[in-house]
Amino acid sequence: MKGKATRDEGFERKRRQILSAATKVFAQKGYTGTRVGDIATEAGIAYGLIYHYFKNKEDILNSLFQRTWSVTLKVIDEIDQQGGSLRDKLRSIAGFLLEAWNLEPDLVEVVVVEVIRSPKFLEQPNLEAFHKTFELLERILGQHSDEIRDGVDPRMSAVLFLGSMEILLTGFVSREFFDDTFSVEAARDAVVDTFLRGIARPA
Amino acid sequence: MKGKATRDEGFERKRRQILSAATKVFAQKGYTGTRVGDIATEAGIAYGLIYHYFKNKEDILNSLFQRTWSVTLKVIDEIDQQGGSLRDKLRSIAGFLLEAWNLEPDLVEVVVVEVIRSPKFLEQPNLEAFHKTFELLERILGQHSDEIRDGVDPRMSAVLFLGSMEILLTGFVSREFFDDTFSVEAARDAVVDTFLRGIARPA
DNA sequence: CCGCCTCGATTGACTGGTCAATCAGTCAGC
DNA sequence: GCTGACTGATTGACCAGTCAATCGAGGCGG
Repeated sequence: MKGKATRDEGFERKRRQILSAATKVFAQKGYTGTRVGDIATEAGIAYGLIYHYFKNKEDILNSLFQRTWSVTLKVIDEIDQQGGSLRDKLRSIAGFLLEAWNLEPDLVEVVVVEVIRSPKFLEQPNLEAFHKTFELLERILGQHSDEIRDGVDPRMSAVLFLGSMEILLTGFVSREFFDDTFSVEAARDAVVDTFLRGIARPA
Repeated sequence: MKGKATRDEGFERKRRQILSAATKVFAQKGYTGTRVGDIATEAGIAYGLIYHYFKNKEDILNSLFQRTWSVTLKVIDEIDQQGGSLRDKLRSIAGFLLEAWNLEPDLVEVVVVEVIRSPKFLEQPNLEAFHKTFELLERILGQHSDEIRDGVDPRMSAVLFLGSMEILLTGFVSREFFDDTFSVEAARDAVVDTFLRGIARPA
């Protein structure tokens, strides 16, 4: 019992170690540009051991994404549960996504650049994660229909909001869209304000 | 003189032929998934001849993108020159980008999925094309500052508008974001309306 | 307490398959 | 006979994934 649990813990710990090393190397060289050996070196383990913990190279990237995105979905759901106005919720969601860039730049870079903004993402099943996010957002918008103009399509709005977040994160990651004076907070306020006025029911 | 022109014309014609074949194959199998031989077969020419007309495989994709994007920039500039309200201009720009999907789905798919939404795009020099677009849009927004709320940052707005267009095109290309009832026209009106209300100066 | 056994963890050299790119040569028009 | 279009077999680099061998902790019987 105890031994089993400990063994599993060790297994999980090593997986995290590899994932962490992979995040760093992927961010540095890109997914295609990193060899499996690079990950092993960064993690301080032997080449072959990677295949003891992951099915293959792609499995590493997928695990990275799935773990990250499930947290994202959970946070968005919690923000929704917490209540408040639509503005509060959108501010929190945008704040969370953009703040992640401050806290874990490598992870955000890999998730955004190597997974979401990557041709193969448009194929199953990672796209499923995006769908879930659309639906979650759509649901939130639906709950606040009294704050939203008639005739605004919730699905379209969800897509536009997420698209805005994606392009902002892309801008931060590439460090090429905005000059240095642009803060995460300024970006968050700008998206939320622009988007919300865009769909808000006139007073 | 004449001979030279004819030779160049022939050269250019064959380049187009290869580009056209490449567009079709890239759209079908993705850039990574297509072998140079696939392009040659589709174009009905020998493998090696590809290298007579293009430096390498990547050069084909770049040429495809550069040609397409230079047209896009030109059209946006012309729309601006034509005058009208900010709404008119944004409607025309969004209409052009989305209409392209109706006219040339393969080309749009390749440009969006294989170039713009692709990790290597975030490196020079294709990103330069994006910058030019931001600046063009920023300039247009600047000219219509009387129609826009104070405190709205034109650069941020340009990025958000282009980001919205990108996610919409991605949605159409992947055929997964929206159900079939969503038309290009509906999408165009929704983006422009939402975005414009978002940044508009209150009446 | 000791030797031995088991089994998962660990190692890294090696292999197999994939293609992009080359190149030596042919062909056709001028 | 010169020039540039054209051919496609060959090559060379790259790298993911395999595998046979070793290690070491924990358990068990004597």
